[in-house]
Amino acid sequence: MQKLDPNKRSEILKAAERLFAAKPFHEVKLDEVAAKAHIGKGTIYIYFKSKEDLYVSLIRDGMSSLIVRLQEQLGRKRRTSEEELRLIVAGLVQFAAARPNMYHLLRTVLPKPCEGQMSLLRRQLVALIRDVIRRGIARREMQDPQPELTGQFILASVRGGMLFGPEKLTADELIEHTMKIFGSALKRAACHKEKHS
Amino acid sequence: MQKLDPNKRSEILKAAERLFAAKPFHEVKLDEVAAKAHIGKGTIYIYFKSKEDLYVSLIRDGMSSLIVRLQEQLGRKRRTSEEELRLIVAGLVQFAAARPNMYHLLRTVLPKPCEGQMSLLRRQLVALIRDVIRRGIARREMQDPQPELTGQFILASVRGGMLFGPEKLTADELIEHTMKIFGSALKRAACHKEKHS
Amino acid sequence: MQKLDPNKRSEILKAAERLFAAKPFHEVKLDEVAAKAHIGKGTIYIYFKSKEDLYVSLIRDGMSSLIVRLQEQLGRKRRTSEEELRLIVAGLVQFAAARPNMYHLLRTVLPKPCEGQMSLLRRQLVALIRDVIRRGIARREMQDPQPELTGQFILASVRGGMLFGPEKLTADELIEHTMKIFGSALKRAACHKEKHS
Amino acid sequence: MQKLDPNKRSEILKAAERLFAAKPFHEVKLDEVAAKAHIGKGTIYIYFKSKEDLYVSLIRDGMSSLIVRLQEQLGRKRRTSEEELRLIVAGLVQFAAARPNMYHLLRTVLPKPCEGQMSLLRRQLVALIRDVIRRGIARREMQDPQPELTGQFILASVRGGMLFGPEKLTADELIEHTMKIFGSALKRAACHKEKHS
DNA sequence: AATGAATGAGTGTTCATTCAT
DNA sequence: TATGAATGAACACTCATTCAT
Repeated sequence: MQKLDPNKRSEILKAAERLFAAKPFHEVKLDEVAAKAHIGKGTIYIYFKSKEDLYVSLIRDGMSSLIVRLQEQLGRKRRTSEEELRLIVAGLVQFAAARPNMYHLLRTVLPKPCEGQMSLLRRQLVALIRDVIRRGIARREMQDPQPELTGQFILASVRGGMLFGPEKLTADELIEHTMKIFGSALKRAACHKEKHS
Repeated sequence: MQKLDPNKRSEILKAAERLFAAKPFHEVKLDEVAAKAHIGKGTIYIYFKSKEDLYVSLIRDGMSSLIVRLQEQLGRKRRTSEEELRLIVAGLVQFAAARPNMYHLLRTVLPKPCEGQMSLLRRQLVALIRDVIRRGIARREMQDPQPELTGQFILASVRGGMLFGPEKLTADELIEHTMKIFGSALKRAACHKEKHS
Repeated sequence: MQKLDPNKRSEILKAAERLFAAKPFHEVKLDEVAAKAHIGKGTIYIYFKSKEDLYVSLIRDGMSSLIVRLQEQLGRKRRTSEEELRLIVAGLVQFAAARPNMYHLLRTVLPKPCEGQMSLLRRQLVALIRDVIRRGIARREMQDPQPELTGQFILASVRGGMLFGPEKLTADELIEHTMKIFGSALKRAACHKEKHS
Repeated sequence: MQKLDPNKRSEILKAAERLFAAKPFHEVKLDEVAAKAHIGKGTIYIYFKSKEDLYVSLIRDGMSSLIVRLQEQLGRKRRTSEEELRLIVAGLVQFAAARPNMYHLLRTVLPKPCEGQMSLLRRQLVALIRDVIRRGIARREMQDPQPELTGQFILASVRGGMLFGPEKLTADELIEHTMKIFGSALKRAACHKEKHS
């Protein structure tokens, strides 16, 4: 799938991203994509198997790079669990802010055969959060009977905030509020500890 | 748009709901809808202006009835803020569980002209939650600097849990976890108060 | 075909006439006709076999009544051939002027099965003119090697004048010019006769 | 709209001409046109905006070329006014005889937006005749108080003759009869002149 | 007789995909 | 490799006609 001029490939992806983010799948015409990418319509089929493949590649590429980046950052140095969580939340928000269409892309329903790939990526992202929480529990910094589900909540909340939050919500505010909610919910209740200590 | 046999209208909506929930907009054929509803294809156009109108009506009707139901329940009797919040969360989950396709419908991107209507409904739902939190703050049962955003978080989290949560997640578990996370995050920190007292 | 309330029948015809005159056959909807006639759509099918039948009846009725009227007028009293011709031309023009859509109707192509009926009526009309000319020739008031074709010319010319003539052309002007052209062309050349006498 | 292989465009027009001449607009299916032209149905939409556009192009092209040809022939050399008139009539008849469907096409009612274009062409054709008559009057070869209307008459008569004339009418007979009628009607009455000389 | 809701065959048009150049 | 003209399967939507009331 990765033939020839990778430059041209990303031209196409860039053009497609804007269009797919702006309208539903069936309203995006490959003619437009080709025009916006300044290439011939046939050329798309050299780099992508089909319209669907183009669409899925778009999302797959974006999420993959996000996951890789987060994994790198997490591995870099030691942090408290809350710091790690903040790192992930900030990564999600900044990623979405930098590629304002990414989340819009995810609104769309995917053709069934692709759901597998996408949910795999989503699961990887959730797993990243879940593992941070699990480590937090192991370190007795956090408590959470359902870390996986909490991962879904965090992902969904950031998405909800980005897509539907107040107009003038800044990235930092979104990060802060997410941390305030989930940070406090996950925090091992201090008073109890204090009581026992 | 509410002509004639409202029974037939429901038949169509019911058939459409199953189909739109199962596949993306452009993969649903009106022939199928007509067949599933046991009516002629042309009949759809008596009750709905277009395929798009059918689709939007589906979502609009569902969300409206949810909002109305929640408003009624909230008004019925006095409750603590947490009980009110639980009422809403339970309402969301039960609604989604009863109409398993509703949330799937909302995944799809809508044609732009409809976004307005939909985001209005979403805002109403969020406002319901926000007002519960505000009242909680006024009653000194809760604290939250961004009740509106928290509303978005709750909505998004329930949705995320329904759509992507663990296979065997029960409705009650989802309600409990949502309340655990958001309930504890919003609770006016007891230990601090105790400290001061 | 002539059932029941003949009043209702002509309501339908009247409504249909305006519509068929205003747009091509396939752009006229029976819904419109029914609405304009203030009757139910199904009622049309009580008075007419089909849309096509309605359309053809419209034209047939109009032309038949024109032919009958002209025949009556011609038979009423003795006239010179030119007076007879003028009678017909005036009849054509006045008929068209009184039912301004009639000629527009005739612009439209008819479904083949109807062509027979229509061309029969046209031929009757042409025959009327042809016979006037023939009688004129017999009376040595006219000369014309092709009276039938001349009949077609006259019919066509009046139609052309009505449909495409100058905006402010009056009925009388059209009659006069038609008579000027065809009257002089058909007139037995006076000078020659005089020469020989 | 004049893209690509103009050969293919002609193929389509040729196929369409036969079909539109044989039946009313709404009975001609684009599937037939494509089949007759030996091209894919979609190809029609590369060369024409719509069924309507195809139809109008057909007529527009034909009439334009007729007008151009007549203008050229008239300019070629000096002629008496009657010769010029005969040239036009012969041109009309031969044109129609060579493209036996052209006049049939014109029977149909056009969608309103196109009427403008068509009546423009008709007016050009009429203007051609009118100017010949006017020149004839200036040269004292002809007399006619309404040259424009006479132009309409001639056009209409030729059309009437072609469409509805006797079965076995030849092109030459039609030309001759048209000239006999209109030639004699327009001729500056010789006897009067002779009287005065 | 009159109605108008229901029907579904029929068709213009689109657009992802192909392939000759 | 790159192209864009050609394709034709696919589909939303229409509307003449029917028929239960």
